[in-house]
Amino acid sequence: MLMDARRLLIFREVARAGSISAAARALGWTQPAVSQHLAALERAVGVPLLLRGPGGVELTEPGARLLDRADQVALQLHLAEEELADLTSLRRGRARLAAYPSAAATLVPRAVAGLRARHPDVDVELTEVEPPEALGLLESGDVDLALVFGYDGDPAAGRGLVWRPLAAEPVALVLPVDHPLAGRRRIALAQLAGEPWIVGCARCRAHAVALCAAAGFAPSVRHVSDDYVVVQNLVAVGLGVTLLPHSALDAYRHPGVVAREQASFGTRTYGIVHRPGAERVPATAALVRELAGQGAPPG
Amino acid sequence: MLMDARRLLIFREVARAGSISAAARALGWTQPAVSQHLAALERAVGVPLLLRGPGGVELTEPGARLLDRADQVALQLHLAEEELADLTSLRRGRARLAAYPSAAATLVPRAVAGLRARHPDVDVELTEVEPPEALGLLESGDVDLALVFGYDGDPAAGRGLVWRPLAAEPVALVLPVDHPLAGRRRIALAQLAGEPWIVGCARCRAHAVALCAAAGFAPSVRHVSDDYVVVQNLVAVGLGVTLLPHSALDAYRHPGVVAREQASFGTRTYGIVHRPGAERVPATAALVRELAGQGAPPG
DNA sequence: GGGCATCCATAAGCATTGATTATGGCTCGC
DNA sequence: GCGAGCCATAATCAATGCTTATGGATGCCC
Repeated sequence: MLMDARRLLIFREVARAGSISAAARALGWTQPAVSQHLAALERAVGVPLLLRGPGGVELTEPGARLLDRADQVALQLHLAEEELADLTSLRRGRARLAAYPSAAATLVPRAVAGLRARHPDVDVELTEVEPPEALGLLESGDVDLALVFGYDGDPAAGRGLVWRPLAAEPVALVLPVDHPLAGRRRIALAQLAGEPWIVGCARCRAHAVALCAAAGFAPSVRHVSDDYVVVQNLVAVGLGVTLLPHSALDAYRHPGVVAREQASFGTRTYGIVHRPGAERVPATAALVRELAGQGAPPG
Repeated sequence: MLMDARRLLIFREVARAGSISAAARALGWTQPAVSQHLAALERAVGVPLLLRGPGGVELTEPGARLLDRADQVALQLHLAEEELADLTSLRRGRARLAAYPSAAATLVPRAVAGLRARHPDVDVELTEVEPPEALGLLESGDVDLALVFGYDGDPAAGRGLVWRPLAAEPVALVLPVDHPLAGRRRIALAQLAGEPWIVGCARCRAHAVALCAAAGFAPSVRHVSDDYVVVQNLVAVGLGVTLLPHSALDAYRHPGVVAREQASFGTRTYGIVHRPGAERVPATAALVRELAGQGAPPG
């Protein structure tokens, strides 16, 4: 086992002070306390480290060597404290974020810009992935935060992760501008039972299918794409209809489509997932605050 | 005050083992012991250092930074132990010796050669000075050992130093070869009352004067020199008589002088003086053993 | 899907560590 | 020679720190 570092630092203090009594005063202790620590240290190393004389102590050769190491240890401890203080006060740091595409296009850039403005040396590393992969990255420790969405419930349930919902966004029905129903005030999904449907990721598809089932039909899924630009282009040229969340239409809006938001189309909830405890890491916490739209620390 | 280095090393062990339980096993402790230390460390630094999950722990960014420092601290402690082991086992080291001239010419070279043969990387630094200055160097911390002599009693008495006599050497009366008394079997000092006398250092002079006084006369001191070569040359050409210790005649013997050792001329004791505790410093102890003529460690 | 193994945290008990006060030896300076 | 510095040692007591005991949570396996 390694030498007792505490006693090593006490020894260093004695060497610096020039006497055991002076070191004790500097440490706010009594003289015997320091004396006993030194005796224990010398017993442990098996060699006299300092020669006691009236008027103080003087280092032996082994003592002088050990003092060099003690200085190094003290330096490292000091550096450790400084580094931690830097990280705590956000003078530096890093937060790794996985986000889904439409968020990466809208919410994330704003949050990152806000964080950079407040803390220029806190770096954000963004990975754009769909929610399931984001959770995988989180579990493997490759990212600190995952910005994900779910149509209902907790998208990270049962995975040992923490889910913090941020907001619910409406889901819109997307039709070509020249669609017969494009001008109607209210649209019933059942009216689109005969249309070809375009769906995105597995969860979006499940949501669409569930909505249609509730409306009494099974949609005919003709095209599949995660890309909200691709999907809107397909809709615009009349290849089908689709459902898209508000943020996807916020990030990009094809002029050839119309979007109708109705409560009956449901909502999509997005939020942050992280490993328990990660929210207390300063850089991570700061990014969470930015994403939640409250850049300044609460309180 | 600095961070608790002990807990830092426990944290390091946890990071290395991958889990608190594994670290506890490695340390021969129970899991709660390590858990509590980590909790205390995190409380002290104010930042989570690792995220607990089933299957073990994972470092946060602050934890990763702190681990680097912990490694440095452990390295320094390890190096400290190695260096001390080197010094203890005489794989390296240094002993600073102050010795008076005739010893420096005879006893010391043999001792240094012996030490070097046994421990090639233990360095001896020799300073040739007369005993009083040697004690001064000892007190000021400039040497570890002083090889000194005295005509009676402890030459370092009352100075807070340790006196270890090594041997008593006879004192010889030194006459020119052509002196009328040169052939006599026994010589009484009183017979030399009319001769010019040559004396050396203050203590040697005091010894000579005391001897002459005991013989009933006050010597006429004509020449003063510490240098036993100079003194013998003066005697050889008939400029006076003198008293010299055996070692001075052993180091150099002028053909033009005769030396008579008699109990009545007294003895000169030489030995080692050191600060209390210094005899336990390995390099110093080894040199003491060599000087005492017992190169191998006792026992 | 329920039981089991493993992870971690917390609480309470107790032994050791580590501080204290008290005392004594030693050297130096007045 | 006496007082004021050093330092070491012994004895006492409190706090630290390790223990056992327990509970919550996750993941694996049949």
